[in-house]
Amino acid sequence: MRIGALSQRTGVSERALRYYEEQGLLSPLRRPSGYREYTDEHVHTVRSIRTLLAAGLGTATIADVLPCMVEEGGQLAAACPDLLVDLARERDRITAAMNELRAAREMLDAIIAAPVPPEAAGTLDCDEAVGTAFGAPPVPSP
Amino acid sequence: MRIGALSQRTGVSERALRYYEEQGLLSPLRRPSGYREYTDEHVHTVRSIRTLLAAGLGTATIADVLPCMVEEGGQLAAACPDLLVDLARERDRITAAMNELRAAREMLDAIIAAPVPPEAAGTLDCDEAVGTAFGAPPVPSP
DNA sequence: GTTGACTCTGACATCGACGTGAGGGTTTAG
DNA sequence: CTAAACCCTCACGTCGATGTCAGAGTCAAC
Repeated sequence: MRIGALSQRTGVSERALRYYEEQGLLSPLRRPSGYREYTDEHVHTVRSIRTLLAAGLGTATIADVLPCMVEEGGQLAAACPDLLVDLARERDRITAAMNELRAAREMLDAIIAAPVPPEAAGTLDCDEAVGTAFGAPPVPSP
Repeated sequence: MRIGALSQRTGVSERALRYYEEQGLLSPLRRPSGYREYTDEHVHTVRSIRTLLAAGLGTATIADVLPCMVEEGGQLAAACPDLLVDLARERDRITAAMNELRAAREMLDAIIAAPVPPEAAGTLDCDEAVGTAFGAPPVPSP
């Protein structure tokens, strides 16, 4: 199939698919005309790429791990010990990111739940004209 | 105090402090020379900004909510109902981001824990020469 | 063969919170 | 008074995964 069909089947833009190839993540055959020719296998590869991108891995890392991936019933599996180290590191990174988000959310929750001190209740600029409290509007009139 | 002192007291770079002002988050007085003059209050404001930034809010959102914030014993509180709506929306956004990360981490965990199919054990390019499995090197010789 | 849909390769634009450096005034300690 | 330290305003650079546009070639149906 050509790039448009792959784009439709994966929901990934053609631009992104070309970008993946540029980054060494995807290597379609080429017709004599230069058109990219993809196989059904590439559909799975693209899904793997999206999965890893969603996991927060960069294309460079994905380029490292992708050759070591093998599909098993829709499930990616790591075929190399070195890869496991990388994946574990990424996993830790994700965990750390989650902890940061959790802390941030708790902060927000605390703000939301905090009682408003009575002496400040009427002194604040709570109108819909937000942002004018500083004197200079962030968006000047066009 | 001047910007260097505020930077030291908050641990925020001078560049960032000027950026916050540019975004309407901070409005120090100006000396005749043009030097910014900050008060102790600004120290708290900067802390609030960092808190909200750490929570994943953008400067535009912070510019909206900051005029409605009040400090109470080191704890930020929302003084406007409208603000609560915004904060709740941000909270939901953070929760969604956490869920994405959780899903991504579970995928990584599954990959890590997945058994390596025997028939694929020796067929993959697990050497340090990564990226050559596709036939075309991502960086062509110049 | 012709039209219209599809594809190609560049290459510049985007977003966000700053980093960094140039070129030039200001403050302050000695 | 002078030198060092501090501060000012531009303004461009960063990172990463795309969006978008231009100009040109290709494929499929009629």
